[in-house]
Amino acid sequence: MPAPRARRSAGRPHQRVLTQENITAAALEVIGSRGYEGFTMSSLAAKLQVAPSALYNHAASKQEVLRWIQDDLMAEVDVSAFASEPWEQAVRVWARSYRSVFVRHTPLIPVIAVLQVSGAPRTLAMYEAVTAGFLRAGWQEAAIVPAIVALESFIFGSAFDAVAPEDIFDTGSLADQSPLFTSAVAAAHAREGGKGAEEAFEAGLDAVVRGFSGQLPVPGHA
Amino acid sequence: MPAPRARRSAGRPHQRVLTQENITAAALEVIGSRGYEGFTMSSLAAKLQVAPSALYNHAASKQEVLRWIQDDLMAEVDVSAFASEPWEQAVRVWARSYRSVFVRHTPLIPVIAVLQVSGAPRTLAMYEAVTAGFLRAGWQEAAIVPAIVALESFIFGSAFDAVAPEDIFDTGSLADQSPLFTSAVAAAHAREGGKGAEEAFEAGLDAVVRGFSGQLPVPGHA
DNA sequence: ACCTGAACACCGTTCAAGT
DNA sequence: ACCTGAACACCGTTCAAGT
Repeated sequence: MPAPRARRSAGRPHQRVLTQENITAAALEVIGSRGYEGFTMSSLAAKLQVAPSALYNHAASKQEVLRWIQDDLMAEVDVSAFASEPWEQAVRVWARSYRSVFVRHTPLIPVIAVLQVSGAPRTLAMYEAVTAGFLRAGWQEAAIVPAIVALESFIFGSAFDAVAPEDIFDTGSLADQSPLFTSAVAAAHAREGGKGAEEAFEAGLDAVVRGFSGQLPVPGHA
Repeated sequence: MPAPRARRSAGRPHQRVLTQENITAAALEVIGSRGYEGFTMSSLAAKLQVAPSALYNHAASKQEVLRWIQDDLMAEVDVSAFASEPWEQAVRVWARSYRSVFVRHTPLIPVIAVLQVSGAPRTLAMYEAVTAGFLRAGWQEAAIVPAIVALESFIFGSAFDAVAPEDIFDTGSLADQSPLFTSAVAAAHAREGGKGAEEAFEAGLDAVVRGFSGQLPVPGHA
């Protein structure tokens, strides 16, 4: 005679496995070990020890899972400097952190571009902290959102650039058709020694930040 | 009694159909009418009136076809201003043109990031013209490539942003958790009236260009 | 309420067989 | 040399059937 089933018995609630948090965490594990090419609904289900079709009781689509990941990652972006540092310094800290998070997740960038902020609380929290920092620095309200969007565009573009092969600008057999560019590539390479993406990001960041700074009230003169 | 086959007869050479140019042109037609979601090796083959497997005698993969398209589009980018206008003006013309071409082709952006310039003659020609303009403006050689890469990053990021829905920043039910950002979004929207991406691009372009300009020799003082 | 297993409608790509 | 047709090894997603 079998014992009465223990499942759902002892008064403690049934342990839900396929929550948004668990799915997101499992997805990040799969991506971490197998990359985005290896991240399929099948591999995600396997990690959770469940049939692929079971996922669709909790997520509407793979796109939705990607949105969960995206919002999760936003919490890793460092916005702390906006509460304490001067604006120029704070934007640099934020931009470097933002880029470094998404360099490892470039396939998400097309997802971000479509991400509705109303369903992404951590993304929204980041924007709130950044906006607070801009206001504190004396930015006029209507100029803040365009500036944030412009900075984000630069950050996402730079994240893509960071995953490009180093030798992308080798002109090869076409060198004689592009003497100026070929020489410029050699000069840049001689100076930076293989960290081209980093150098380009810092140069661009410097330019945007100083460009924006130029139209701000001088601190202490408000 | 059948007539002798006319095929390959009359002394004129056999008309090749599946050339790189023809495939690229057909691909652009398919993308133009059905978008990138509708662009498959199957739909491309149908446009060329050929079996899908026939394509693999001329292109190694779908990725290669995408690279052909990418290089083809680069020829549309307007670099003419670098030959005549002052640097600031020329970069703006180039950047706007570059962005407007790839706004309609954002799925190519991840392809570009990996595109070897040695196999992309039109891309290389663009870089050559841009480099010439930078040199003419007095840029030091080693700073040119990082600056171009930074500008490109901003342009690609902005192209992504341009295809995002307008209401992406509606905070919805989370508005009370993000009062500063919600208010900033409203202020921006009141000023620009729905052309947010354009405004952000112009603001960012202005900042980078002025930021870079600040470290250039004054024209006429060389 | 939520899981399984089978099925569906696709993909890109390969390859033997033809001409 | 280059095309066809069939096949392969996948995808994401749906859905009837179970518990």
